[in-house]
Amino acid sequence: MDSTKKHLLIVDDQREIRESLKAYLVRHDYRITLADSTEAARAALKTAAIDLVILDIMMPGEDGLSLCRELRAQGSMPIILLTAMAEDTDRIIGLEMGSDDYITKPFNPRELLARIRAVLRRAGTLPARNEQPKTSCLHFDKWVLDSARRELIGPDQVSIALSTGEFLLLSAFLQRPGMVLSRDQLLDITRGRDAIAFDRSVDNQISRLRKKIERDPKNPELIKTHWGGGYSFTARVSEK
Amino acid sequence: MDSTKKHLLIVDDQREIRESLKAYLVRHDYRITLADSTEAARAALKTAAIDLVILDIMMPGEDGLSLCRELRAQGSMPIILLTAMAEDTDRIIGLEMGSDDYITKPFNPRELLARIRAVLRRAGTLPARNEQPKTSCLHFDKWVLDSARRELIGPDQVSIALSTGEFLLLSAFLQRPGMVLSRDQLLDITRGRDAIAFDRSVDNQISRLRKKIERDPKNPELIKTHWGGGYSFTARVSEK
DNA sequence: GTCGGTGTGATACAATTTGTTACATTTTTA
DNA sequence: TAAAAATGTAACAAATTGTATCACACCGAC
Repeated sequence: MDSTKKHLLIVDDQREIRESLKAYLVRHDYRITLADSTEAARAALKTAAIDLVILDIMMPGEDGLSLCRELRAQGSMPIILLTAMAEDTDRIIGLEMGSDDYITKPFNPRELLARIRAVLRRAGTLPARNEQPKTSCLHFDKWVLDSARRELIGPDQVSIALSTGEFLLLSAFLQRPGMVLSRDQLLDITRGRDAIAFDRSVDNQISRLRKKIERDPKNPELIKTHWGGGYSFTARVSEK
Repeated sequence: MDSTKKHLLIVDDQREIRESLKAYLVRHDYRITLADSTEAARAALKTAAIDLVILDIMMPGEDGLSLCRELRAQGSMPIILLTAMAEDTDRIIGLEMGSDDYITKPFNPRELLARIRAVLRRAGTLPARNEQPKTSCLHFDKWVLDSARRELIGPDQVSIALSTGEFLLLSAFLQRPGMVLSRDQLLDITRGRDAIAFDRSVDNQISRLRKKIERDPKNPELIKTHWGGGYSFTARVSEK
């Protein structure tokens, strides 16, 4: 799937809210994960790379605020957008500045969407946020693949534009250096589980990618063909 | 570290508030010093060059307001932003308040940030974008943009009226000639970090601006579109 | 109220990316 | 060596995605 999609975690104890929010935001092209409690949220945060948390402060059991504080305390990265009933707003009185914004319920979806965008944009342009995925930059040969910027920088410091598919394909290789990947596997990776396409489409993608990164596309050195098996990436890869 | 970072002093008796405020503002690239009382604040003001004081008016012991008055009386420079519970707000009003602005608790982090920026900017301490024009006239092609008068003069010496938004947009381009600016960046620049708007609005602004400055708006020569990336200004720009 | 400026949705359009076919080429196998 | 199987890639078609701009609604200033 498209890895540029922002991944939101919605934490709310009311099923209806979760579901309708999800439905709405999915239509607007976000990846959504749901959690009905702070514990579920914690679990989700561990297993997935969440970009933004939409967190209800009023929940039975453990309260949203404490999770918010906790995340901040441990210097976690995701952006936090609190939601609260207007009446409960005073509870933020200790002013929970751990969040990046808050919005009072009931809110209209459009405003929420706008807030999400604003807050993500702000974070995106902010150089200061000390996160940066450890795996943001992958080096091979004299190339650098900057996953964050979706950009490939060549030996001569020239940046090469990659299409989404090419980017995903190359990433797949770099994350599994030396491993032989079948066409089916590559299809899964680049086009998602239930992609409908024939093998030759992978061949083509490979061909296109080779044209961009191989010194001599006719005699590929980086992406090797395994006859009857698939392809593998041969250069040494290092994270940085 | 970065000496251009603004240095804020947070004065509040509640530890939680101090800490969460600090956490939040640090993330937004400010240097922070904390004080839990007016005495501590006075000490901090002596030893560090504080740009702005965020001062709680309601504190046990000596009150924030008196410190505020005192600072003003001695003609001290730091800008002061008062914080107060909504109920205590009357105390400020009517009072000859030496502060530059105030905000009532509980406040939205976004709003506080906006106030801080506004107040710093107003005080002229903000170095404004990439060095604001010492020279207020920017030339490109046969055009002149007079920043001081917010006026655009065309090749035929006719002056073209620009709306505020159009002016900011054009300025943004002229200050970064050749640079590709994404819609998000342009939103930041022309509408501020916290703008709530969608990409289409940038498109429209561009479209409107093109109609005013391009010879043939259908085949723009000055403002170039970078597919999937944003826009850039291509003409050579000179200050004069 | 009117007015200018701006944000939004719809629609039309343009560019890019990807899937497919077709055919050349390479590799394997008999 | 010839036939069969698998791969490479050009070229086109289809799908996807990004952009331009219109019309209209809204908002704040007057």
